[in-house]
Amino acid sequence: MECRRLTYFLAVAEELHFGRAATRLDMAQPPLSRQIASLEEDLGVKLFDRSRSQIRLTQAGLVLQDHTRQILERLDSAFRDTRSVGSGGGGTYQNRLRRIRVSWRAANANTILPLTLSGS
Amino acid sequence: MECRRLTYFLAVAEELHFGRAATRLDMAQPPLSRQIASLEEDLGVKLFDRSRSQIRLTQAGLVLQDHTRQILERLDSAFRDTRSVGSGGGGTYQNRLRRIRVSWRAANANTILPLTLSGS
DNA sequence: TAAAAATACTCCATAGGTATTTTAT
DNA sequence: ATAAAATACCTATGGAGTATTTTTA
Repeated sequence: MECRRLTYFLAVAEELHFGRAATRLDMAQPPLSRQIASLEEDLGVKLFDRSRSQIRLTQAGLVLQDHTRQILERLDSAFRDTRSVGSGGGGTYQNRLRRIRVSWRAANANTILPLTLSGS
Repeated sequence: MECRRLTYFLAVAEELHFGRAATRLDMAQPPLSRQIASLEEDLGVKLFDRSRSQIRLTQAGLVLQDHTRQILERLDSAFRDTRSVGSGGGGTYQNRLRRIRVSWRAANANTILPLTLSGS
């Protein structure tokens, strides 16, 4: 799996419009459509309902959107943390780890549970 | 960022040997070395200490390894969950969401905090 | 009929393989 | 001297662009 595809998927899921999503991603619409189709094929699942004029996320699409947001956030903090340790941002090793834990908590504050929509 | 690189990185971090990691990944050693070098370049940080006969993770490498494990696990459950919803695994929508939450909790049971090594 | 997504095709970037060199013990 | 990683070089897979067709409202 390539993370680029997740970025593409998230853009389409938010715009609900391939053309606008492509513009936002600074790419053309056809390759974006193909990547989403390829992702759907890999998963064996439709992520968007294209039968109407307005595109909609399927249930599977909603689940993936939820996971994807958190994965991409996590990826982002992974890089920030790795860079900040690597460039020896000052202080002791213990303090650097402490700062990293703090930033990790901040990045994941809203990551307690996905799919809070159900009331079971 | 490409997730493939994270898989590569994790294999090397676990084997601490480019040759064995490449075998495990079913690829040749040179492209693996290049991908790791390219990852280090992107991050602006050395992930491995190659100055000794036995390769070692740098501090930055340890941080990235920690994040990477969890990101890849998360990616895995994202796909499982998306597939299981998509293929309409039986039961009501609410019950399917409930099962997904349960599997999510299981996959993330050890994901409370990274870097628990420090005692601050 | 108009707006948007899908397809056809072409091209290029980059990932991967093989052969070889460098390095370190 | 040997084992392992790095480099050089080549090939090929697949990602992206343009032009066009299909679809649906």
